[in-house]
Amino acid sequence: MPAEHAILGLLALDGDGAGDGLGYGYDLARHFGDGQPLAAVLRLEPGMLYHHLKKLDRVGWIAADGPAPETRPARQVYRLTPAGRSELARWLGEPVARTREIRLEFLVKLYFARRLDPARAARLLAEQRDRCRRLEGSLEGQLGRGDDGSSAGSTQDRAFLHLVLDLRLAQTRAAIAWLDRASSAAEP
Amino acid sequence: MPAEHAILGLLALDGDGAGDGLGYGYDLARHFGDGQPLAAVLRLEPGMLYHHLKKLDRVGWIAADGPAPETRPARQVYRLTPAGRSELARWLGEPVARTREIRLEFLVKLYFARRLDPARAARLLAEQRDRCRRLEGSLEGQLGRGDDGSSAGSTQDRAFLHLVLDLRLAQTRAAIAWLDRASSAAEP
DNA sequence: GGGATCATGTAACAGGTTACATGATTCA
DNA sequence: TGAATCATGTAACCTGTTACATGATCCC
Repeated sequence: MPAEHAILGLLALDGDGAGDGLGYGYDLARHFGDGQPLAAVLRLEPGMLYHHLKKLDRVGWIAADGPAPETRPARQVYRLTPAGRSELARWLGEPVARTREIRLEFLVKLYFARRLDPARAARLLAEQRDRCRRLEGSLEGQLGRGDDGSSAGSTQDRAFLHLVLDLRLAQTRAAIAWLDRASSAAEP
Repeated sequence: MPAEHAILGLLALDGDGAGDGLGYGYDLARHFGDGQPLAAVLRLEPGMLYHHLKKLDRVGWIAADGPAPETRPARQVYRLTPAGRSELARWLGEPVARTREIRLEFLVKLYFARRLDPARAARLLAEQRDRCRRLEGSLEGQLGRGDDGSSAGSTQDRAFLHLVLDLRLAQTRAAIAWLDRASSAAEP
């Protein structure tokens, strides 16, 4: 899920100002509110954030160091584990499968890829563009054949299916054009 | 939710071949599988379908007539109530608020509007287009101002927010062009 | 008799939303 | 002293997915 990977990303970036993969709930929550850039794409209420932290701890991608002493109110500091770091890298290297996931999950990937490693961001954009291109070709094929997934159907049915495919194609093409703009904005 | 309104729509259309607002689970389920046009947009497993029927019954938009006699295996026939019919009309007259809802909820509305009342479908398309136009204007304004929702942020932050707004604008414009094509395909 | 189809569900789980609960510390 | 902020959660509820349970009837 994008929310959990965003938490891994924030820890990798700079949990609390030291670049050491450390961070705690309240501090991470700040990135998901107000005028923060991530919040333009992904909202995360405190309740869900703490829920995700527990789950990430359970699967071993982050680890709790026990309640931090010397801090009042007591805060629970987490650190990114090697497993968490490699999971983040895997996720950042993988484009999203569906066009509708670009609006949320891909933008989150792009946000972290640009900050952690600009070369990786360029690769991610190129791979996402490839995938969208293939989807575009498949949709064009279906539209050309008047393909409804199986057989005929009424005229009205075929007109509706044409509208559905036409919309998907238009959204996919808009995404491809955007990916191109994003690539060329990053390079020069 | 789109799934529940789709059930109301199927009952209004022709629950089981009589145009009388009657229908039962197994029969409705057929519309959400295989090569059915609705299934290209909305999938509904039997479990969820029966769940929705119970809920629609609870809120009074459909009513169960008691297990139908004379049918074996026994089927539970539901009929659309006046409240359900007016809820369906309300929903069909209302465009969706966000661009991402066009892919699913708007397509479902369009499917039923075209079948129940082509004039209503034309009105729906026009109103959705209006709404998208306004969104487009607002996004253009934000992009022009370099608006990030509050104050400045780093250069990298502003570049990212620019990408986010650019993507939304592109998707909204693709939707507007599609709505135009859908309108002119319906008229002549 | 037995497999396909008709017909209605339940159970278990995964994930999200909203609102509230709890209590310490800081600072005007 | 009391409001804002720091800090961590719980509870209740809704949505959705997958898989399975149950049993009748039709037709070969």
